Amino acid sequence: MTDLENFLNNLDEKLNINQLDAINHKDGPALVLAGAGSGKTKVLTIKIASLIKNKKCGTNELLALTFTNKASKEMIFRISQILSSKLDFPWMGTFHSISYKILRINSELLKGNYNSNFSIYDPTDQLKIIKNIIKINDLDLNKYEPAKIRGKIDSLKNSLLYDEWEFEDDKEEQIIKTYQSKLESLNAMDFGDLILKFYELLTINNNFKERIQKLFKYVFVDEYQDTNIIQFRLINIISNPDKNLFAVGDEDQSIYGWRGANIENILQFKKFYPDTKVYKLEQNYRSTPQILNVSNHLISNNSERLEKNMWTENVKKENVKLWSFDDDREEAKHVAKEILKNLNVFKYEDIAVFYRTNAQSRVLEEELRKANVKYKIYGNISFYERSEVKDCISFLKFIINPDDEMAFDRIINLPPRGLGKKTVEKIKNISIQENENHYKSLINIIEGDILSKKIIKSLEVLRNCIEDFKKNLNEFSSISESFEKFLIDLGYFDYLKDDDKLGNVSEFLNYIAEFELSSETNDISDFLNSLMLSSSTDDMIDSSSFVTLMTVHLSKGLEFPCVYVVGIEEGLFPHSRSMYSTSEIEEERRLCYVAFTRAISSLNLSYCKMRRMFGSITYASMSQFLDEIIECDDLEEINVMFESTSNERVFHYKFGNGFIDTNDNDNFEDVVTVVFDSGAKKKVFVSDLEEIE
DNA sequence: GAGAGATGTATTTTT
DNA sequence: TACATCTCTC
Repeated sequence: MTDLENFLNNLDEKLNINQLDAINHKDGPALVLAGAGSGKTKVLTIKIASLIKNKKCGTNELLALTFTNKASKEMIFRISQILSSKLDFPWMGTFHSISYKILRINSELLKGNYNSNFSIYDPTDQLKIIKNIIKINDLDLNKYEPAKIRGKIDSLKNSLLYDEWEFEDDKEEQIIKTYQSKLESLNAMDFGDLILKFYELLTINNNFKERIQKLFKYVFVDEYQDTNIIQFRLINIISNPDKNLFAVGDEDQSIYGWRGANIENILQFKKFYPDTKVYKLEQNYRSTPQILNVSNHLISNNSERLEKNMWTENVKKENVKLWSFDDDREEAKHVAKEILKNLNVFKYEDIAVFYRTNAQSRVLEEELRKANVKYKIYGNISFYERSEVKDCISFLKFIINPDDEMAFDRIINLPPRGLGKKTVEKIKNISIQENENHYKSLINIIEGDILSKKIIKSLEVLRNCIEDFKKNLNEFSSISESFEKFLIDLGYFDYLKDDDKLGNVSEFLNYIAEFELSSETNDISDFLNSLMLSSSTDDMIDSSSFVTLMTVHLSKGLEFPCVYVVGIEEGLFPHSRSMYSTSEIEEERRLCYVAFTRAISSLNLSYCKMRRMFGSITYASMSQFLDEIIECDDLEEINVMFESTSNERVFHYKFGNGFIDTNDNDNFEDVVTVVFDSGAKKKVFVSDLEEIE
């Protein structure tokens, strides 16, 4: 018996023949096509565990790239469980966090002004810098829209090396190149840079490349269908020359095309790696046959696919339900009511509500709160995007990276201490003249007695607080305590006043304290960047008791016994912005497929005829995706029965006689709900109604 | 220079 | 609607 067979025989977990095949894969490139709920994490973790167990490689010689931090944490946990020992996998993580780690260690190899304390700029920071450049160069903000330029920068970074970039015109080139050199001078990188700079290093520094190639004996990539071109090229270099690349993915779940993900990476895998062994996991262990059947039906309308047929041995339960409503308010009310009704079958944490756009969460939130349903919304504004938390982050960023002008701008007059726009410009100019970082110039100004007494006095406050912070940090080495004292001394708490904001700051301090407990480095830079690179689902706790609300995008990789997918309307899902090309429609369909396949035993779909969007009313019809599945035997259409709640008789020129429904207390202006004698319940304009005696 | 209030404008998905 | 930016007043 081989080591591997021996290892597998002693496992508690049962594996099917295809899963076994994939795990038995010897060296060389492998592509595992793992459909939704087919046990891909099981295959990945057992595969990795067997390599470690049989001493094929060490835990630090294995690169495993996941889509979220949560996924990598879970993998590490499960591998440790299989091998019954707590293991550390330093190179298991998201593309961004692994690239960050590599760049930080090798920062001296980077071109330009970079050092290991570089800052990471988020999309908001990007936009600010771009706007500023356009203004300074006196260009038309309408012709060169900052958001579009940012999109262009991101897509360039997702696909090409810096010197391969091409531009629309000279002005665009000027803006983008200025942006790039600005980031370099500020010792800062955006998300795209993190991966592109790692890749660039591999292409220009042979020594570095060989070191990396030697370090990683095996390369694993999860969610391969959502890798972009640069990630593909990066993986390709790293997994050479042995090509021990083990990629796991599902082309039907590729939903990040708009972010540069290139579905061809998985569709053409065999072309790129001719020796590839392909393994297919087609048995679904998650969902009922009804849910799977409806999902299969839907996705079969796509053409950008590999051949794959999902099936299940699970027992039949309830049919997939399709509800229709007059408007989003009713839909939300219904979801709240159903959740309460189902609490004898499902617990709060078993239930999830998915929607296409973040804006849809508002009505749901209101109705769930009214109905006393406990819920948690993921995504939307993430914690670190709140202004007071951004303030705190900027203080820390500026302290460790005094080149960071974004952070400097934010905190130089915070809390307000009499420094205006003009003064700040002066300080920056001095910094440029002296060719020093902003903090050094600030000290030079104080010591050299340049600028007015008033200004120097207020600069001194900031400097003293920063110096005290550094001193405290050295003495007590507690970031959270030193930082709290810093904020008190600076008068930041007094300035905030607002209880919610103060609460958020103290939560931020707790975050730091937690980080200090769990990390051995105790490094502020590491803390800040782990915060920037974390996703909203990373700290999801399975056992906490509330209903989960999130966009379909965020739901990838998760599963829930009971799922509601709301707002499946033409123009919303598929979204109106993606209705111009078949390939974009196909991505929307995959998105819908992802939503459906999260469900374990109960799947509830719904759409509305009318929806409130940005204050005005829009009308919509059932999504084409619903058209595609409506004939399915496992789908059940349900009509909500209405009862009128008033005696006010009215006549409508088109719909005839009916009663006004006063149950619906949140009618729009000029619009009222009427239950007509035909049984239909409709929202109509008051001006179209006549009172009947 | 600070803060309140008015005005205007853009609204997909996110590491 | 909601958020950023501009304008006005103190």
